[in-house]
Amino acid sequence: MERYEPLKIEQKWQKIWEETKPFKATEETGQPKMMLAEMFPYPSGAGLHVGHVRNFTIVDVLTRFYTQQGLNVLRPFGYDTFGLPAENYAIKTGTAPQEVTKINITNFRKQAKRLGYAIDWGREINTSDPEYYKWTQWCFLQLYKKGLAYQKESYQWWCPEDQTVLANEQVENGKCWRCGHEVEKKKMKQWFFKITEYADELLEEIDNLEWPEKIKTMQKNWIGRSTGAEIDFEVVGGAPRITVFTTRPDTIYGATFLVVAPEYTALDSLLTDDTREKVLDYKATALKKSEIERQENKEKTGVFTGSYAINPATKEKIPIWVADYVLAGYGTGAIMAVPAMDDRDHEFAEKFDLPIVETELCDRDLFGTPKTTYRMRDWLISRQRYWGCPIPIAYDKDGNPHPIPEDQLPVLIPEVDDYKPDNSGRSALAKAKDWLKVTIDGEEMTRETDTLDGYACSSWYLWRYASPHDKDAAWDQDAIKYWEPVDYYCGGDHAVAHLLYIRFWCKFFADEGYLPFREPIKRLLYNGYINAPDGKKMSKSKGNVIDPLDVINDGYGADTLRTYEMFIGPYDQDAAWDPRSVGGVYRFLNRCWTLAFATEYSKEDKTINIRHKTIKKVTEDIHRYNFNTAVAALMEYVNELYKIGATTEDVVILAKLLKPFAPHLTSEMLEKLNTNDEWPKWDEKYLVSDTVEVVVQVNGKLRAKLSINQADLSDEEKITQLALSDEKVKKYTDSGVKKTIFVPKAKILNIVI
RNA sequence: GCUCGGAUGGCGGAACUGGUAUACGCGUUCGACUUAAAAUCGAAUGGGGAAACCCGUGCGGGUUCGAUUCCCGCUCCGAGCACCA
Repeated sequence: MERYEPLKIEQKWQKIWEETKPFKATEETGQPKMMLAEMFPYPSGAGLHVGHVRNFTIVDVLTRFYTQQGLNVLRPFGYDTFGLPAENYAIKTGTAPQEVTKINITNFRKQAKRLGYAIDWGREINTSDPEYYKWTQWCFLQLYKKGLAYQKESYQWWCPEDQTVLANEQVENGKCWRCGHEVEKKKMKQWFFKITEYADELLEEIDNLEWPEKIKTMQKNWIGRSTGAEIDFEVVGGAPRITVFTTRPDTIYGATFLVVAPEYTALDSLLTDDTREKVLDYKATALKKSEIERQENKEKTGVFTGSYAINPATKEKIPIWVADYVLAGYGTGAIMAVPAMDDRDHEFAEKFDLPIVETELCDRDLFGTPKTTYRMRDWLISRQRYWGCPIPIAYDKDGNPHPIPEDQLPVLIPEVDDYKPDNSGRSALAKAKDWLKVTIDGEEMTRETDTLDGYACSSWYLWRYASPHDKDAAWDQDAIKYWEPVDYYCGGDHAVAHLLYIRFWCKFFADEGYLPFREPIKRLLYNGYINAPDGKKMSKSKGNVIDPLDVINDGYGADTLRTYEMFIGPYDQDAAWDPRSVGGVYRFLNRCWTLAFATEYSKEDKTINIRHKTIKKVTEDIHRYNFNTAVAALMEYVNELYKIGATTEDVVILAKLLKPFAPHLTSEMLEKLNTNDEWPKWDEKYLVSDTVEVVVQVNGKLRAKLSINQADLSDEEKITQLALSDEKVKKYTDSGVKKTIFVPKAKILNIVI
């Protein structure tokens, strides 16, 4: 008798799939289409980790499920390769990031193939490939042409360690998301994408998406729309008037002072000779103050500017203060303080002994003009780093920006000897002296040395999948129309950043006529993390990392690894790795193997009911993404087949239903049984049995069980009589029966005494 | 502080619109096979009790014939946001 040898079987089928390319997708069939993708990985030197496996396997289960149901399925794959790890490695070792990336991709591809994924490998994409980033630059130029990519001098988060600017969402607890160094504010001229232009649509269309509520709420909060009014305050002495934003214009009678942010543009005009030094000193301190300090110490600080404004409602003279509890980037950077209504203003007034006046509310529209503001800021895309997509811009001798003509794309990343950024505020691209020079329309110009935030590269890759080798366009109109929007997108990160940016680009390119839809992702599955057996996050330093390739090579094989990660718990919850449960799943697959290859098939079909029940359960569970209970149902089925005896049909059905999870083993089974993998259907008539069990409760507590003919289930009187004459029930009904309630659907009879 | 999740045996987790709580897996115990072990197969397994029974889904109330599920009020844990006027 042969034993189940996963590694042997898996090698065999992976070779067959490599040669016959069964997962190659084309637009030419008449069946409905289905496109699925995971958030493409950053191919790190460490290779695949168990989190990737969970993410990719969810997509693979759905891919194979829908393929077996006859849909025309596309499941592509790609690599998000720009970024700091490859660049930092280059700085340390002198190895070009291009080289490291190539090695890492090769390793990633090899590992993904060992998991048996149903990927159309002909559609691989890589964001740092010039063939790809040529079109990232093209996308940039389209946004630039419409004024949605623009430059602005402003205070930005700066990481002194990585020597680069960071976007708001790349600052975590006041620290750089990559190196963990404390960030600071620095005034610089930077590139932005005007995502705020689409704030309303991004907000309003969230409700129509089949996305997890958690993500939808996070995006809504991130956009943070609030409605209020802008109110002008005249400044005594003729300085420019101050416009404030407030959500409570009706409280204006209680506004006893104004506060402007330290970065407020017209701050200088408010200062007097007496206050100038003190205020500028305060401003300098506030700007230096790290985000950490601000968070740990929310004690109000501030100084009087020396100027007064006139409250348009009370006509009173009120002082103008500067304080860092007012944020420059929100509203107008200035507020009217109503200490009687607002806790923060109250705290400030108490501390600095400013008047607190109780106020009657007035009409909201009396003194201001209605205004809507957003917490979301424009997307900062400049990075002073080498390993990114060069921004296709050049400057003339007066410093004015000009787009690089589209026929000169791609702007290739130049080769340099030293990848290290410096504190000049320019990337290592500035070291490529020859590359810097460019001629546009006969004029000598200097190239932009900033590169694009990696999120720009991932903001359109789902569309590249439709025509990955297109030389004439970023994406082919017909292919896009056929395959997209993406039906299922799966990942466990980037709830606001990437998933908001890709929606923004989609709306922009729809407006430009390049896309026939306004939302790129129909359904989003947001999977949980897999933690170490000790429940903690896996990390190299803690030494608790589980390597998926080790699990395979230890003899369990890819099918066990895949099936285990689907069985580990609900896909959207975090889970802890349990090495012993892996063994349990292996035993289950071993039993499947035994049923197919080492058991005499039963001639008598005693399992038809459970067979149909299992088909229904597994089908519905996969539709609901309840992968863990789908596997549990298959385990139950196998346990029953061991007890009762399996027919050939049972083993066929088992193999078909298990194939999305364990494709190698089941391909072997189906080959032996000489049958296809077409998804089976259940017949409702086999789901009902001749006799059913009716539960008898007394006051809601289970007291007896009756076996009733299916036909009698509608006869309430008969069932009630049977129940009341039951010995066990009689013990409780001596004192009389008040009423009985029979629920046929639940097959339950409750006797109330 | 605000928003959103979550709490079920020794452990991970089931229970679809209120209807037999603990499916499935792990662990544990016993048995079969074996010279022995592993592997495999079978049985038992929420707590208390000799039993009849009683108690059990974080805590306290409520609605209901019936609540893990719905409502009100808490506690604890996790995630995200965080001086957004």
